[in-house]
Amino acid sequence: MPLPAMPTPLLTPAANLIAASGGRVTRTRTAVLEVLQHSARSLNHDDIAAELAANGLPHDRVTLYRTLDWLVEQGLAHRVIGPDRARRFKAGGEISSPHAHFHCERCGHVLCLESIRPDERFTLPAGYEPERAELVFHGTCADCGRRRGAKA
Amino acid sequence: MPLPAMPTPLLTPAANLIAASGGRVTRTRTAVLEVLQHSARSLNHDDIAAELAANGLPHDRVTLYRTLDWLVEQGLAHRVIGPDRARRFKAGGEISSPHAHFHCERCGHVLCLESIRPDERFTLPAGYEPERAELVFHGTCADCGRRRGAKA
DNA sequence: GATCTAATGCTACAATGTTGCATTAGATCC
DNA sequence: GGATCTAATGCAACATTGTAGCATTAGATC
Ligand SMILES: [Mn+2]
Ligand SMILES: [Mn+2]
Ligand SMILES: [Zn+2]
Ligand SMILES: [Zn+2]
Repeated sequence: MPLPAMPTPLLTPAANLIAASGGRVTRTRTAVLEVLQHSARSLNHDDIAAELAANGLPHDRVTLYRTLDWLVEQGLAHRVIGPDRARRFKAGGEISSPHAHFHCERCGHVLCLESIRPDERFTLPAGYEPERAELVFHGTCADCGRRRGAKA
Repeated sequence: MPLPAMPTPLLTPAANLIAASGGRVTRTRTAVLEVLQHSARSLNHDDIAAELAANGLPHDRVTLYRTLDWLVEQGLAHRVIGPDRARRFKAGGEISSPHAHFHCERCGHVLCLESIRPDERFTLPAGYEPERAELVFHGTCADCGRRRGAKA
């Protein structure tokens, strides 16, 4: 029997965001944004490359850099520079919702603290015009603290 | 007539700090610490190398890295990672007086805001144990704002 | 001044990110 | 569906920032 005609295939949320921003909806962009969207913590370049390869979509290093930069430009992802001087990425723009980050010195993970907004809580010296503020806590995360027992 | 015997030569403040920390008082360490002490803003590796060369004391890149690391270890300098992923250094320890920094996006300078202390002003989610907090403002510094006229 | 070794200089290497250009594939038009 | 146009990708070479190993130099002590 003949297959019924498929309706116009629904785009994933990631693909829709990419299409809405005016760029081409490519496998790479969709896959990278989905990796970011499915992660609770921020991911560095290697994390993302490994995840793509695991999904059968290995990519050139440079393409990944350019794709991530593009996602940040479009406001579909944001970036934090970790203490290891490497960039970490997470889905979602930052300008719309600036927030602090927590770097765990045991497991190395960087988490977004959406509830903590660093802006407009400090008075700077006269003449200094801040446009944004970066706030990063360093210490032990909840997971690592629990794993160590009651006393961290 | 015979020259009067010179008293034991006075060490510079920088040399005294270095001697007090137990390490050898070398030309390199003294010169680097003095460069840092004489600067109001934090300096990156190239800034320091250029300053040393201008003073007739050119140095190997690696030695500079090691010297700066050593000064930080001894608590005689502190370090901030700039948005260009390069470290910037300033005289004085940070643990004793944690403070925020201001990065000017026009001139690229990074200044210490000794009066703004990022710690103990935020409540983190349960289980998260911060040991230190980094707070960096990004915007236009007073100098660059003035240079642009009343309206930045 | 002679001695001991921390500090330095040199070379090679690692990690992260960038540039230029040829090739591929996403979009558009038919 | 296929032809066309060019944004996106892949590839190679390079740039920047920082590290590791080891021979040489110079700060401290005698
Ligand atoms: Mn975040
Ligand atoms: Mn500072
Ligand atoms: Zn952790
Ligand atoms: Zn400025």
